[in-house]
Amino acid sequence: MNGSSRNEEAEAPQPEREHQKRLCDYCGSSMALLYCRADSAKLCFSCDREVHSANQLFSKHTRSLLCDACDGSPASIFCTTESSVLCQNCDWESHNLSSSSVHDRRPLEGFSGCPCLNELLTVVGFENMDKKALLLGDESGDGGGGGDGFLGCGVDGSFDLDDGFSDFLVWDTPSVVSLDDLIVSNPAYKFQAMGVPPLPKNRNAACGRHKEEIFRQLRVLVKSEPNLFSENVDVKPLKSLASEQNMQRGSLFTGFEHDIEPTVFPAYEAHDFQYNDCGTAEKRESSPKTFIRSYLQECCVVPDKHSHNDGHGHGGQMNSEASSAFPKVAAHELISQNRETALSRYKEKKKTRRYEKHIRYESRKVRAESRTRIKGRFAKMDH
DNA sequence: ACCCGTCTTTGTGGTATGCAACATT
DNA sequence: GAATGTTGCATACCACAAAGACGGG
Repeated sequence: MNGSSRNEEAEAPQPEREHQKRLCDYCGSSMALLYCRADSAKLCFSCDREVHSANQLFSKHTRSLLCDACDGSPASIFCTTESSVLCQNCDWESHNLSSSSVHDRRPLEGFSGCPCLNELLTVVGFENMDKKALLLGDESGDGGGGGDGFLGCGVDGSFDLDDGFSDFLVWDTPSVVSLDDLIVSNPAYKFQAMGVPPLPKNRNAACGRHKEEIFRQLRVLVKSEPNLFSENVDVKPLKSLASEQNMQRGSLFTGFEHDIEPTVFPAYEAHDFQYNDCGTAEKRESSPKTFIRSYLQECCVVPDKHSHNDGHGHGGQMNSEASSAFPKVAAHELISQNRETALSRYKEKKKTRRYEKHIRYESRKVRAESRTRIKGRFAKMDH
């Protein structure tokens, strides 16, 4: 499958079929937009909130946007060229061809806790939107059928930006514009920054092909929970910190809870560091990915450490905001604590990780072992 | 709501095969 | 440097019982 054919499929007018394919595993009626790895479940925003606010343990689950291509896996890559969010597999399938490998892509981060609306908007890439915009959209777009929201969806699937809200669909140039800014070349790891071009000024948000549905569900969420705007319950400290520093811009990986799953880099890059199915734990410990991760973590929480003002003006503004909001000493203490907890959580998870094959049905295993074979293949039984 | 029959989907393991990386000539 | 050989890994293939979905009584 190549990228173009997948696009053609996705652009085909099959909203009903797609809706069926993406049904929320919890309520079974709404379109699922998020994926929870821990629950292996597709969820709509409302159910996600309901499920993961149940207790503190559930709230630690990491959720990601649902892949636009397969509708069944957590998205880790946002392709700005296709305006799609993709899981690692679909990203690999879509972009490993030379013609499509030049697509502008960037990693997506997941989120955990019970984020307030602003943070949810950040997750989907609309951090500049506020309550007024959301409610205004509600007023202008209600009445069901077709419109269904302030962000009208054009016939080609794109948004109608003539409603005065187009500003919300335009990204500010982020403080850290690409992985190039984050990845340091290190001969010891034979790893070099990949050629990710600077992100364009005018980008669509990172919510892929279901922008309208995302906004519709967020609006419903706001209606049902008016205090969602100010609520900030049990959000991961690092995430919160980064958000307050207004430095993520939806493009930076911050989710420690992703453990070491290779989901934060473009597929072709991840392929180079793909983990084996078993063994070589020490090798993993010092793998380039681990190194990059720790570096990213550091960059995410100490933006002024490595970022520089490249003349586009975005770096300086962020730094001044950050420094005014957080005294450096206190911030470093927080950073240190967060790193320690994240590290211990990572190590603990690595201990319990199972690399061996997992047999779900022992009876089938017994059966398969006793089956007659021809060159390894199952042979027909003589009856 | 429950049971039953029918149909579809899933999962199981050993081997062959293809591919990439690396070593040797 | 080019050609050839070696090694390791991922994956397709096969049949069929079990699991799951579904509709009718």
